[in-house]
Amino acid sequence: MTSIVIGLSAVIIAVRDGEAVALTVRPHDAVTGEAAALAGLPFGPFDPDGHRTFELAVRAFVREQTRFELGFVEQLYTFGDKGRDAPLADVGAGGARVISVGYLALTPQAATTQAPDTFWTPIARFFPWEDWRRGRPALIDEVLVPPLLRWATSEERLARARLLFALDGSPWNEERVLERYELLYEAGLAPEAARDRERARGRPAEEPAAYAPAFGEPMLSDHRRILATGLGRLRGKLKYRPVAFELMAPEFTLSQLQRTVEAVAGVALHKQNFRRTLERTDLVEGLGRLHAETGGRPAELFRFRRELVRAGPAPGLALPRLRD
Amino acid sequence: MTSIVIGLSAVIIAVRDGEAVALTVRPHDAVTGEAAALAGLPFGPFDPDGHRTFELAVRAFVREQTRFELGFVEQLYTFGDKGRDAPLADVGAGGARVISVGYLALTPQAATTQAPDTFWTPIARFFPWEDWRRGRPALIDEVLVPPLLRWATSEERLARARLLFALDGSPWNEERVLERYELLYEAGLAPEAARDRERARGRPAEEPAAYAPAFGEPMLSDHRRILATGLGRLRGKLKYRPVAFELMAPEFTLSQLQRTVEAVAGVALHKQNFRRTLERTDLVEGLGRLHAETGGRPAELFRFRRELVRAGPAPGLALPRLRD
DNA sequence: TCAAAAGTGTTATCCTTACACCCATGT
DNA sequence: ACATGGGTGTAAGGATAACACTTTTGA
Repeated sequence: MTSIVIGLSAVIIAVRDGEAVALTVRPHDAVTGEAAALAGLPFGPFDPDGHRTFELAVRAFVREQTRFELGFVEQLYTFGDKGRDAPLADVGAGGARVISVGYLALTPQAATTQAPDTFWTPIARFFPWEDWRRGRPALIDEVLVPPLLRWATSEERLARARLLFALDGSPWNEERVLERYELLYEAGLAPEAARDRERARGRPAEEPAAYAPAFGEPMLSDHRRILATGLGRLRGKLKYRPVAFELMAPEFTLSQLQRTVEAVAGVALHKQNFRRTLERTDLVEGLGRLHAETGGRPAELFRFRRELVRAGPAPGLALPRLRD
Repeated sequence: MTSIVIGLSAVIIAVRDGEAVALTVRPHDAVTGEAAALAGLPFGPFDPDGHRTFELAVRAFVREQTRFELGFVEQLYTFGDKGRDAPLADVGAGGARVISVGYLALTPQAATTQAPDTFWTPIARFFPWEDWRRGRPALIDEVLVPPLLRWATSEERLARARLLFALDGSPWNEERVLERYELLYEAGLAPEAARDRERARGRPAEEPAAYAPAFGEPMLSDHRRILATGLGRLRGKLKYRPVAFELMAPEFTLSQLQRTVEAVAGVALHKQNFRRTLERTDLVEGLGRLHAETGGRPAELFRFRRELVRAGPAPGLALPRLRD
């Protein structure tokens, strides 16, 4: 009987220079010592003897691999599909069935004690169609849509594509990151799809070396899928829990907060309404001090009233969209 | 090295006679043939050779154990804490570390092809404090609060108890089912807590036989925790996805729908406002036919416009509360 | 005729949206 | 003085919450 190995993967998200970034690693082959062709997420096997809970195990291996301490951590999803468990499966687990338990972690950009071979990579590299801050990305219509329409031979496929990629005037829903990635995977447009098909036939496929950047940079194993799950979950959660503050330094201006939220959600927000709704929630508190730096008028510094989280179920931020 | 076994558990919820019920089983001991002292959820080991995905595995073992076909299914959470994996662990897995992947499934009461040893059990038996339809349950203040306050020796514990059990005028939040159960478990008031402590010391503890009904009927293994996760998730999801209709027959009256939602959410709703918000969403369509049966004036029959789900991200139902 | 359940109107209030405008600083 | 970013005011429209009331059936 095939044995089971549990792999823990962490989607660690921060915002740097107005871009959402994720911590990625390029693992070295245990035998040849060569760096992997593709990036992966920080990943570690779960040790049933050593680890009391998954969350502790995630914190431990992230600390080892990337040399910093996680703050906010939550479980994402457990992936068990046969045929999606790829190369890392082999490292130390000959022929075992690998189950990935994905975790989402957030960190303010301050925490930048990094280990070698770990990189903050802009998430837009993996999902270039997800950034609508400067309007609809041209690559959707220019590169993605033609092959998608060729693939969409049934009414049902066409409806899905229209809905997810906001074709024919249907609105963009920024939360459906995973569904969009899955659609591209099913349509064979994600480079990982071809690799997984080869492996399913028993051929030890190579990691895709060349790929069209518009379809996003592929990742090891099923990590791009886990990253998509994490980004989608975060975008949704922004709206009903005060998680955005986990990405901020202890003191920040409202514009910095807005820019952080915009980077994660991938949409531009309406400044005044963003601020007004913030006010009503009482989530932040002005410090009376100013922050000069950006050129214009200095902004007031604010802090997150973290005590609210303890005191009850704190709400999230409104995302009043600017334009379409 | 300890091997890993993945157990799949299903929280299968229906509404019957105005009560939310869950499908439970009383497994027989493989050796003695005796029925277990406590109820458990439908549970099956995941076979890494046979099953392509978790969801297919869940559907398969539920079909075998309970003889019916699931409709709506979604993954809940993966539990891996050491010390919470209890008796079923031993069945066919000597000393292995058991990881439970929990699934939520919904079914209209129609689907009642049952196998022997499976029972629809009112969820209120396991969580008697969760039903606020007829006002605040008396047992909260009479039975739960005194030992909770003795346990709440720190400011932080006291705040949690106040928040979760709506003490001192703080509002009841029906979604926090898991957190309430976890609080009772931590406070040692859930019978499972004592059992798990004994096992952690290496003593093969008996399942709790006698228990105070106000603390809820205990379940095998970590199943009550998984059930709490499922109920909480369902209560939340009701509000933003049209899942309530998965619990309804194809045709229903608005009062039946309201009573179903009330049974799951555990709160009484304001009739007129419930209907008005339903109207605005266009989730249901009147059939023009009437349904006589209940004594009073016959009600119009409605159907769920299932085509909306395909066409886009359909919303949930508003839960306009009646009284406090 | 009365109880029980279905169904209709109406208003005050709050929140969201979409405007337009003023303020403080560095160059 | 002007560009840049920070910050404020207000009015229209829609959604919610809280009222009270009418209608249709069975016993």
